Amino acid sequence: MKRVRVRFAPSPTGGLHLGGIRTVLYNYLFARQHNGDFVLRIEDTDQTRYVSGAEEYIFDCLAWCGLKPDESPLIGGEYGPYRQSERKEIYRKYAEQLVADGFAYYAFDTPEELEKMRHDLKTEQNPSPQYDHRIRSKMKNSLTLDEVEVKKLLDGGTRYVIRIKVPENEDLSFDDMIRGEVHFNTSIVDDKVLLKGDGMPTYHLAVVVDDYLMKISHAFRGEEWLPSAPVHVLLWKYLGWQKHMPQWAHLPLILGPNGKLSKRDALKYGFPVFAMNWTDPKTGELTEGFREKGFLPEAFVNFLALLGWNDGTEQEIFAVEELIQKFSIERVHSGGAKFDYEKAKWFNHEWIKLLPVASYQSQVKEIFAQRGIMISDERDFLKILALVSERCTFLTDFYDQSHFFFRAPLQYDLNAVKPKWNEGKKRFFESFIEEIRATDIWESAFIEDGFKKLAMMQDIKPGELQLPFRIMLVGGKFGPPVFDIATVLGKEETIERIQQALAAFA
RNA sequence: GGCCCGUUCGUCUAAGGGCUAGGACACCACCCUUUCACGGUGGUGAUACGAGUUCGAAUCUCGUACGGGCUACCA
Repeated sequence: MKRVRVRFAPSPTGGLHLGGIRTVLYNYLFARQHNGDFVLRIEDTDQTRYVSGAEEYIFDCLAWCGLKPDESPLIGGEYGPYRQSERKEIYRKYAEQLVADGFAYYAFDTPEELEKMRHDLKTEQNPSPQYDHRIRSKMKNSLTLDEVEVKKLLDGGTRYVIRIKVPENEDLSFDDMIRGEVHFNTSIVDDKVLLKGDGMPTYHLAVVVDDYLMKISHAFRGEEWLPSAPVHVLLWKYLGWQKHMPQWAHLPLILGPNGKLSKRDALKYGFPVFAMNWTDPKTGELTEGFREKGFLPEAFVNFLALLGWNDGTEQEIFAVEELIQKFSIERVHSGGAKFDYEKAKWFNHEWIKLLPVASYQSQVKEIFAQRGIMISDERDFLKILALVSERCTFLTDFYDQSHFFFRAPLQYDLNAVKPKWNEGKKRFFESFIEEIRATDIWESAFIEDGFKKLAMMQDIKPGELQLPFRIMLVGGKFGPPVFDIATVLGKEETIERIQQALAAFA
């Protein structure tokens, strides 16, 4: 039985961005494929906890994408609690164990002292000096201080952190499922803080302890974690759990137009980077999400999965079930992928055409409601949606493409009619009204046939009458085939609109 | 600066030593359609550079360049 762990942290400003969701998605696909469990842990550190609603927001996003964890992280379960803040004592225990075993040490340096060290040692060649094996002997910690003094400081309640004691020159390597063997030398790794002054663990300690205790077998995370992987390997070793170390895969980054995709890019270039709308509770700033923009979750998941992965064929449209079947972590690219909004739109368009309109009608109904159109007749509504679906890229486009079915045009694109408008055409439409009044049949092909015959009889090319007819019915040069529109509108409404337009064209 | 990761059309990518380097998005043209789309046909467009290995390199090796990431008591 494999257990796949997914880890994510709401950033202090919240939001769940593309890279994060793709990581969750790959975890999910892998877990499902291997009949494993899909677990979330929550990193509600001091940095992130203040954001009220962030947890719920994340679950909502994942639910929208169809990525539900097997064990509710909020309730707990066999391996719970899942919230980092509720596991504080567990981490402390292991941190102390590391100190006792000589793999970590207490450090009493104040932030000011650290800053001074970094400032004093800063040179052009080394702009960011690290707390490492060269420096630790010059700092205030349990390696430099004698036992009595250390005890005094600890008993006296002096704020301290626990740092890992990274060996001076050791070659480390691990096998990455995407990149193969990755090598490091410990001489460039600094003595990372494991337990902070407030008693909370850093990511490094938490992730190792949790993965072990939660029996995680596979861990996928973003490439930005690659440089700290040696610290984690070391911890697995020092805690004596090396045999249980999960298999890692470091996913390539999703890039924006310049560098790692950011919320800034969303603002600057006008595309979403979050799954759903996110309002920063501190600033009140709203960042639009893919859902609200009018994306279907099917399309969202599809293009996200394909950003850095493909199955080796030319297939691009995949349903989740198909992704589960065909996904393979080994085929994930090692290079970062630039997010292409145009392509994302294409996926959405494809999915809108592909899915039966009934599967998203309620969302579209809501969009109409937001704009003041209440849908009463569901049957007609479905028909209308089907009529326009192929020209919609976003769910919101359904409004633009079909609002005229529910509201007669208030104004007309006169520029498109006027120049070629004349008495003959006016007479045509007058007689057309008479003709359709007299008939009982109301069906697209029949209307078209009658329309064209009448035009021929009056010696006008039918083509020249179609555009005016369209503008009469919808107000402009848009919408599905004009006789289909008339069919859906119904006889009475069609006559009324022609009459109204005739008056406006005069 | 150091370390790590990467580099095939503008973008996402296929091709794992052997065809004219294939597909998709975007763009352009034509066809269909007197709206807009959909659909169809075609087109522009790439192996970063330099060495090496080899009968043969996008593919393997090395160097250079470029891009990205990390370098916090953030994740």
